[in-house]
Amino acid sequence: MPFWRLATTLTTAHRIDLRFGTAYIAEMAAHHHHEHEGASLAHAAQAALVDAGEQWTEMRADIFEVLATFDKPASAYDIADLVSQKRGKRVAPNSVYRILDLFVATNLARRVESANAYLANSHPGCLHDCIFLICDNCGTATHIDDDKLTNNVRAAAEGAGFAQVRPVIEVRGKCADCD
Amino acid sequence: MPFWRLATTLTTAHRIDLRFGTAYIAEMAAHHHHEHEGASLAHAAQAALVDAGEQWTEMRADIFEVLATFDKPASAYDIADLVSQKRGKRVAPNSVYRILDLFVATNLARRVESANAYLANSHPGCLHDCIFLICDNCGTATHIDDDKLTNNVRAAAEGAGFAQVRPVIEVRGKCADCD
DNA sequence: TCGGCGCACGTTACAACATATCATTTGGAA
DNA sequence: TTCCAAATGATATGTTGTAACGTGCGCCGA
Repeated sequence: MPFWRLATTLTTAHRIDLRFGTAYIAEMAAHHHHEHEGASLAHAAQAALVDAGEQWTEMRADIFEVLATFDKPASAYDIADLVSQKRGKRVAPNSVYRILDLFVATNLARRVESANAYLANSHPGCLHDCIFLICDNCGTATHIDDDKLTNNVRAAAEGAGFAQVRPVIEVRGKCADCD
Repeated sequence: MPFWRLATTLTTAHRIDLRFGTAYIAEMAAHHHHEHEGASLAHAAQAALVDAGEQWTEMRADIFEVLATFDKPASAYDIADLVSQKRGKRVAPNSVYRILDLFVATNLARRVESANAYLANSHPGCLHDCIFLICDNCGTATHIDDDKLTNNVRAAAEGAGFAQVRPVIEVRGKCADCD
């Protein structure tokens, strides 16, 4: 896989405009979050996906549900295994990747680049550049939304002539529990 | 490979303390850089590696030289291929990984997480949290040093109870040339 | 009603990235 | 010289990610 993989390439129906401008992001800085969990989260995810003009299928529901049970970034293969169990029938990683790509494009999930793995977005429908904190010891991931900070990163990149900017901000370290 | 891979595991001789505290990093904010290139860069790299108590071998020199020719993040396999050519003898990826890990630990190179690839550090010996900008179209990487920004990221992570923090700050987008 | 189309998903194969384990070489210190 | 540690080699295997093509199903217009 080439280094430019992140350029999202989906079929026509999946081609969703991810180019949130700084101004747009800034607008969202003040809103408050519903940090969903469990059934509430699944419901919010369904709503967001349907809003985006996509279908909420059994397979997608199962994959989202499994993904949402993790508090660590989950690899596509982890998910494939669990979904296979859940369904009593092998689900190939390939299928999982397809759906994860869709989830990332529609903001239902995030890819954690430093872990080659995925996390459910606990507030789908809200657009943020998240900052992820991943513990090197226990793997647990938490996230921070700090729009001031992330907008500074965007601004720095735009100042260097970059456009259609998507920040990847992750912090590796030891969490409070493992410290 | 598990998600906590980033926890550097090297043999005794390679075990180098990477836990730069915020205060230490802050101290460096004012210094000015020599942005090395070519032979000058290789020389600076050699000096930095020897400073760290490591040997500057033929193999390491070759790998560094090849890595430094790239203006895009280079995968270990890319490097293995070119070094193999250069030496007229196959060099296995695993040897390259070993040396890249050493380079990363000693600050001669950086891993670009969102590309699963590596870049030579153009100012070895200077400790920074770099911000990388990687073009989704042409793959070219540039870097920004903005200690104010990166220290804010560190501070945010430390505020969340994280210790031994290592920020991963990368920005994907379209560079000025490809825009 | 039937044919064609689009979308979701399945199946298989393979490419790319990374590590584990043990063997061999080399150079310096006892 | 003998021994040891560090560096590298060789081989195998594990993990992550794509490509290419096939199947099933619902919808819609002729």
